[in-house]
Amino acid sequence: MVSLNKVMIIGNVGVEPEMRFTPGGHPVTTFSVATNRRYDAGDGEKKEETEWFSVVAWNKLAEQCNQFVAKGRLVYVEGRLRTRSWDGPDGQKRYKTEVIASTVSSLDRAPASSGDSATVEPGGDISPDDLPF
Amino acid sequence: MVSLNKVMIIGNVGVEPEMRFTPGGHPVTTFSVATNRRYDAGDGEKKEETEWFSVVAWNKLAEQCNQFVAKGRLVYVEGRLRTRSWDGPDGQKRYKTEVIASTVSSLDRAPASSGDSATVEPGGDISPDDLPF
Amino acid sequence: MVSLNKVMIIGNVGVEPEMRFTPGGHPVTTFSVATNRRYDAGDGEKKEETEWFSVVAWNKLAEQCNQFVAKGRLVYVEGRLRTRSWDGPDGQKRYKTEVIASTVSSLDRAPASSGDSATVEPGGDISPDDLPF
Amino acid sequence: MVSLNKVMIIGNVGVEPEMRFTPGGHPVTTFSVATNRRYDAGDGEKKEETEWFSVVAWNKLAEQCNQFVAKGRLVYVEGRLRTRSWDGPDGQKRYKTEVIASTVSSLDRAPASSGDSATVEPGGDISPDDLPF
DNA sequence: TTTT
DNA sequence: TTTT
Repeated sequence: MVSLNKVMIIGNVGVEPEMRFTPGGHPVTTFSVATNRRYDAGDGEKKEETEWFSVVAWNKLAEQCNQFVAKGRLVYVEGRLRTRSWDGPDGQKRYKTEVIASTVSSLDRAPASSGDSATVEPGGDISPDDLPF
Repeated sequence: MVSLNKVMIIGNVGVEPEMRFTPGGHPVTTFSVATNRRYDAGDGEKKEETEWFSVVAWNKLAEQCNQFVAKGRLVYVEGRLRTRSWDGPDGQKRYKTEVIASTVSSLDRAPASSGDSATVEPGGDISPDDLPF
Repeated sequence: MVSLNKVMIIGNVGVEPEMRFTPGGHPVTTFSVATNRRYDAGDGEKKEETEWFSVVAWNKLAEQCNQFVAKGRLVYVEGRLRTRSWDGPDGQKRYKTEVIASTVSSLDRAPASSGDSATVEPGGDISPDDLPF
Repeated sequence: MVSLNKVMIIGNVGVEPEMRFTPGGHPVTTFSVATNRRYDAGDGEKKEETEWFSVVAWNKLAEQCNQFVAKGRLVYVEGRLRTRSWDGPDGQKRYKTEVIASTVSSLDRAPASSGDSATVEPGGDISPDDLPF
């Protein structure tokens, strides 16, 4: 028995990516990506809705994203969804859903650098014994 | 300029789907789907991790899902991600990320009913002026 | 029982799209899209391989593609695969595999026109009683 | 600049998979998968159309597919499309489009063996200097 | 809360 | 917080 957990987004990077390191020394790069959806609000009125994604890249992919991903760029991101939960100060559960990237590519025609696409190496999207933040 | 917001999951339905109606009378069906990921925790040890998705279907798709989706079934769900936010009792923002379904299909060989797959009609994944819960 | 037949490509349009009409009067737009793959040929040598796709859009989508798709543009195409076969002059079967588009979007930042993305209407990807060429 | 070439199918395996070896000793497993599409032929009449895919798995993935893929099983296949061409006996070009698999999973609840899903290792979907048939 |  |  098997399952599939796949997310694919194309959107604009909202912030400069940030690379940090876990206590165990694994690089983690995070950045946000905005997708926009236009829809017809019943009465023929056009509306636009922005959806923000938190993207997380680990290990080698983290280092590569830190090179070519930049605020304002159009990117393709493929990965899986992961929802983390923790207890808030009030004892209530909080949730954050993120995209754990396996592929990140620039879709801009003039890349900032030569490398404009990167794919995770096997196991590269996990940091098993070692949490980022 | 354009963007893509696509999620594809294959997993097991965790609860009986629940169909409700918005104040404006639109049907909304929600159910959860579990995907499982096996990975190698560095030391050759196999681990398994379950990821739960909240799936939301609107309008005609909601009615169809309410027929053939059932607890324990294996389903394919395609849709887009949407994160809702609201203010918690402590004034802090809370977030919930859901899959707004556009296609839901049963992957079990013996469907409970004749219809075992449904796709959204255009605009069928939104309820513009009318929030569910 | 259910199945999935999905293709997603991002690539450059190789020719100006061509819109024709079936005998029954349905518009059909066809164009080709190139994707490029870089890979490591064993010995550390980098190779590049181009894959060409034949994209077919029907009906309203055909008309929209005919507007904003243009040679050289970067596009996202989502659809299903269909392989047609016919008998060659020597009596041997010939095959052609095409992408029947359901969504086509421009990924260039400066669109030629205002509309730069289009999605099929339901049933819009078929012309049941009426073959194109 | 970057591109995407992705196919995702869910369907039934039409034949027992066949594993062969290239002259260079690389294992290659091929099998066919049928997807079914139901559509409304204008006049309310329901039609069904079967689409057959040729799936090719290389190297380690080939060996794994040879274990758990079997005729009649429901499988999920993810990969890229590749069209090969050659000259027919009449000097005319012939084409064959195949899915080069990167992931193959069984969707049947009772797998024939313990392993019921496999993903390509990096570079595992190519055999650069060495053609299969 | 599913499934193996 | 992006982009149009």
